[in-house]
Amino acid sequence: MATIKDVATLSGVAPSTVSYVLNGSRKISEDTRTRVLDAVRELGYHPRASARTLRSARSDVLVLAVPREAGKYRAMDGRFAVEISDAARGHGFDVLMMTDPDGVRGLRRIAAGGQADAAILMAVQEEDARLAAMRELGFPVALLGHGNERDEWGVPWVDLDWEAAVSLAVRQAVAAGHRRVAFLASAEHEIAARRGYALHGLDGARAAARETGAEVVIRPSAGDPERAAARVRELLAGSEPPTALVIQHLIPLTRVLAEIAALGIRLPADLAVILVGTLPDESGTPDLPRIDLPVGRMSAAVTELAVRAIGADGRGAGPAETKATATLSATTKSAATAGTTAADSAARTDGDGPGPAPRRELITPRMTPGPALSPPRADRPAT
Amino acid sequence: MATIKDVATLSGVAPSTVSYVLNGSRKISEDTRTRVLDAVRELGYHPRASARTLRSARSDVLVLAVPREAGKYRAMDGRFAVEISDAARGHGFDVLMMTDPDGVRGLRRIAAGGQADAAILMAVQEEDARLAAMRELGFPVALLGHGNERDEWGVPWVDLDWEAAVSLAVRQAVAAGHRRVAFLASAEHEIAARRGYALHGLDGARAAARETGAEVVIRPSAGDPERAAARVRELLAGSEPPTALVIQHLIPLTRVLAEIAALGIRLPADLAVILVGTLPDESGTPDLPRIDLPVGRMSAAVTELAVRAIGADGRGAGPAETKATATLSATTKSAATAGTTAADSAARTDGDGPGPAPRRELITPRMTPGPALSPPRADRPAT
DNA sequence: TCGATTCGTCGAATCGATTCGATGAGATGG
DNA sequence: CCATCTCATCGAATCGATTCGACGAATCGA
Repeated sequence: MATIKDVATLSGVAPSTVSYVLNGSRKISEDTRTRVLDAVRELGYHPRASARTLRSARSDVLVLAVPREAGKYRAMDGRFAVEISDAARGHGFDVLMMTDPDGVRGLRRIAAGGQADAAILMAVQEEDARLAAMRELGFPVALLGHGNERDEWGVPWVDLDWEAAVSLAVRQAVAAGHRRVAFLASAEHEIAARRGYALHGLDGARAAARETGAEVVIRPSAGDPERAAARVRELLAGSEPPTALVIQHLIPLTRVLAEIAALGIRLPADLAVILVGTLPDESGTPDLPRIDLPVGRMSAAVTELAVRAIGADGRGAGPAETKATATLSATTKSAATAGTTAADSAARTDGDGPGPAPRRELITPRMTPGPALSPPRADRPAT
Repeated sequence: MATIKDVATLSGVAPSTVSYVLNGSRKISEDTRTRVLDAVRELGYHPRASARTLRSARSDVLVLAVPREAGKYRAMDGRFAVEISDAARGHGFDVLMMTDPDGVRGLRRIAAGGQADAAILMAVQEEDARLAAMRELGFPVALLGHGNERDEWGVPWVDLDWEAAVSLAVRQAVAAGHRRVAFLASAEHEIAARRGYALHGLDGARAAARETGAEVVIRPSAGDPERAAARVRELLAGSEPPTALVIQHLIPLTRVLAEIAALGIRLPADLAVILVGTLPDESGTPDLPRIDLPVGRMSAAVTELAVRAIGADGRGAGPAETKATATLSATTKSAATAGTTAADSAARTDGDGPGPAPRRELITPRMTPGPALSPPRADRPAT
């Protein structure tokens, strides 16, 4: 209820002086500074966000567009939302959720109404109406995940390097002594839809096969758990079955593991299983060697890109250091900066203008700390 | 970029008239109304949220406090967040996420800064600092989940009736012909912490045993999946093992089902398994008879309580019909109203003032549509 | 035909911060 | 000792909507 005027009165200065003290935008004597701060504390003063925003045209809010197909909910989305909110706080931003099934209308309302300074778009489609709308408004954007090869108009994005992830999994298996490796890829419908992670996963498996010379059997998974289980049965059949199995399609994992057990195959003695990717919930999943989706690192990275995309004027790009340093926790910062690698800037510069090139970050996958990959059984040697 | 002034100029009226047209707060002739709306469309005008909020002291934003224990993430939290955001849109509100590990500081900042009109607090603890802070500021609040028996100062809350849920599961088993039922309750540490759902679940099992006369063996689960599996082994051991198993502690479900399979028990022929409660992700979980946590209904209910808690002056309670009717989708409304039952108003009215009593909603559990509960094997008759 | 309503619209004050140019007191220098 | 410069602070304009009292014109009843 207290306003800046009250603080000014109580500390015997002008309102503008209070503002300068609170924002550090002008030099203020140590004496008045303490007087003002005391008054602030005494009155329990909090600046009214709307007034600040109205005048300064900065809301210190990011809007997060959560994908929302009619009634469906993907557990990873919630995880990312929370993690991005955390990261945003590290930069002094709050996060507003946008879950309209449509997305475009709501996003446009928030953006045009100045309720946020930038948008983070999750799960961008190839022709994304949300992205188009934001560009039309000249609204700063960063994407989590990227469309196919397309460069999305030079918009900054972050994604896991799925090709490297699957390739790493296969190479690890080979390094552990396995010579016949099976790969349960993404589901057919995902591949048909040309989802980036699905295609890149396949590429990774092929590349690893080429590099290592190992025998890699690739098979797409299926949306239906039963059919996914059937695929695994096929993969593991034959006179010389593979001794390692890399799984990218984790949704029906429970069913798949049950199928493996039903086949009389025991883990890890008979078969080394390696998981690649999204495990929405940490609990309840079996403890297998795996390459997790680095949710924290990706969230930190995309948040930083979004913040950076907010120019001084709310458009172009520029370092957001001034405000970041004030509130940035060392943890977040180092995670965001050190954790992301291979920031290839400008593969194709369709960019408009000479400003700093938009960034794209392909995050390098790593083995998640956990059980080691077991070698193939001695009595059934490789080759 | 266009302001209300631009719209006024273009349509040849005063800015106030434009405001009246847009808000419907005064009668306006059909003629000017159309002229104004045309101008709005032509200019692509969107009111600036900060200006509106500054003047009207309403932000049309709810802040959602997501519980955030150091580094942990519970999948259900994200689900609720998304679902609450959906429900809020139905009332014309956006949702701001608050994920600070502390929570209190951030919540206080948002509330005092007028960045939101009400708060929804998830997973409230017995002595919740966040709740205390909000009350101190006189900030409207609604809770998702409630503390133990305490009435939380008459603050409105929503929760599933866990006692009824477990009781229903047991009674369903008995109705299907089972005479010996096992109940794998919440984990020991949850019971020790006196979590509401844990205690109420136990009560439900006991009550059902009393009412039906069936033999119900109750055992707490354990945090560690291995130890949880051991509990199940104990539960199903003995010369006359139970023929039905009700599980409330779902986190280690995968492990538990594997244990059952390892015991040579087959579902559902040898054992009827019924799940009670939280299944964060719809995919990948086995298709068993169950009573789901009604996330959608709970989210709708708590959102409505929060909205209702926003008085005309931002304090007391009062119907939010005026604005709700404008944007409310029929679906949401009916779900929120019809879906919630047993709104017992005022068990203990510690309330300050004579206004409408705060609401508490205990949601009645229902069997989730799915596979039917199978009867016990004929060759091993009950009793 | 005149006073009282009703109706539609206008003008101006207001919400609470930010920000820029101005100003007065001290310090500096010749 | 006066002109100049720096430093800390002040005053006022400003951001863009909402909202209330006022006011002219049309409508009504007698």
